[in-house]
Amino acid sequence: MHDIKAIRQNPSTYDKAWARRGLDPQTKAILDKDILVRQALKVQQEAESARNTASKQIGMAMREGNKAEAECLKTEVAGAKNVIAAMGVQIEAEKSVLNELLAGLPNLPSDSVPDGVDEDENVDLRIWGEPTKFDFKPKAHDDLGAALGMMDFETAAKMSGSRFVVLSGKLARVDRALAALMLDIQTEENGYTECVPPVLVRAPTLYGTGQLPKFEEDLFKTTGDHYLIPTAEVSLTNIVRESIIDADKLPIRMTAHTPCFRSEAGSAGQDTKGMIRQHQFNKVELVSIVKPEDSEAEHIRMLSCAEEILKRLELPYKVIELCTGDLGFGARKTYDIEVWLPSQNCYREISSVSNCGDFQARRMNARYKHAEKDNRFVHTLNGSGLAVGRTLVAILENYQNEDGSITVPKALVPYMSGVEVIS
RNA sequence: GGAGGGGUGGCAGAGUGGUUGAAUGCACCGGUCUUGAAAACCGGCGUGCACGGAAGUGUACCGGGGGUUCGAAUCCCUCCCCCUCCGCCA
Repeated sequence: MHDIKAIRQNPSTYDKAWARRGLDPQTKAILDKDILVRQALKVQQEAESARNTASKQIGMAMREGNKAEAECLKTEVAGAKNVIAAMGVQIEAEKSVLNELLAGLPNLPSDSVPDGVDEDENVDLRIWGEPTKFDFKPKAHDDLGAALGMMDFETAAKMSGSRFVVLSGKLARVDRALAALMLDIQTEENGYTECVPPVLVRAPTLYGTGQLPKFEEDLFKTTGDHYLIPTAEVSLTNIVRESIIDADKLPIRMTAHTPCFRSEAGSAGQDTKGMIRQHQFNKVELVSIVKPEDSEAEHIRMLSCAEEILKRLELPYKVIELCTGDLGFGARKTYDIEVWLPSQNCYREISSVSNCGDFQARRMNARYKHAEKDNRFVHTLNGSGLAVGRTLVAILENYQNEDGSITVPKALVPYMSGVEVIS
């Protein structure tokens, strides 16, 4: 939720920032509603004050046995109550419109984010390694996996439809090994605390991180009141919801390996082949809760934590900074890491690391004790460290041999019980 | 799934219709005393919102929402959560 007081004070800052994301001016509509709400609120509060005063007088009159005066006061109260109720209806209606406006508006991009309308204007920051060279024509991961007999989309489709896969044998093991490797690095070297959070959450939780109310169609919902998480960012970030954290507890760094579920509404026709875009995939997620002044440095740090995995696996990658037009709803600044995929002859997203500033913290009401009587909103950051499924894809493609076997990256061998080649 | 008991300020814990935003204790902050500290004593000590330059004033909040009433922490409905016992179960 955006800070309505800040918008009142500085509407042009907001409109300018939103304009960078391609939005029309919003603050006029917001402030018009805000004025109406406050005017009605004032009238209501005055009526409440009158009611409270009269009620107390009724109590006194009754005690003194002055029935006539009590009755007279009761009509006064009844009048006030009419005003209160009328204003209440009006306030509720206007507030819900106002909240809908505020809740539906994305975070403001950080000043440092490059302008741009879409992903074509994202900025390359650096390239690590070199695109893998082959002296044969490299195959796509799904062809490799199918040939190995360890990646079966048809069987998955029989039970679940499209965008699912059954991994088996050594490839299933790679999925587990990757998760273990990632978790070990993030917990033992980078200071993240391993968590096993719920993957089913309620609506207010998703509201907190910004998936709701605007992006419900991207989520799977149960027949009850739960949604499946699209990323562990949701569960991990909401760990601090509705709390006031002692300053000396910050930063809080958490990681979790969970399945993620995405309906992929609107992505029909994209990446229909292979494991790149599935309804279900595993991911090791990183979340940091920090003081506002620390979030920029934490963002850089988190990015390097994610990069570290690719370095260990010796997978070539590229780091890009998203332009304003490609920024996610809750992010004020985002770095993406893209891994080299030989079969597509390009880099594809494998991690996204975002600083959300206080955007999610406001929605979750997550604060920290800044000083006596001064609680401030924390900053939240999240990043993939990494998407396990896509890392498996990258390994298959970059480590393939001409005979269709896969060399296991050195760093992964210990996690594979010593297996060095998958064939 | 069945039966019962609870959710009150940072914590503990009173409070079952009327000046209660809420006793008391602990914690915390300021002060007195002390060489210093402790103890003792005195004072202070919730949050959101609105109005105001500020001091402050008003209002709402005792798990969430709704209702009864002139008036609700207190009565009613509903939802959520926690606990105990029974049943079932990875």
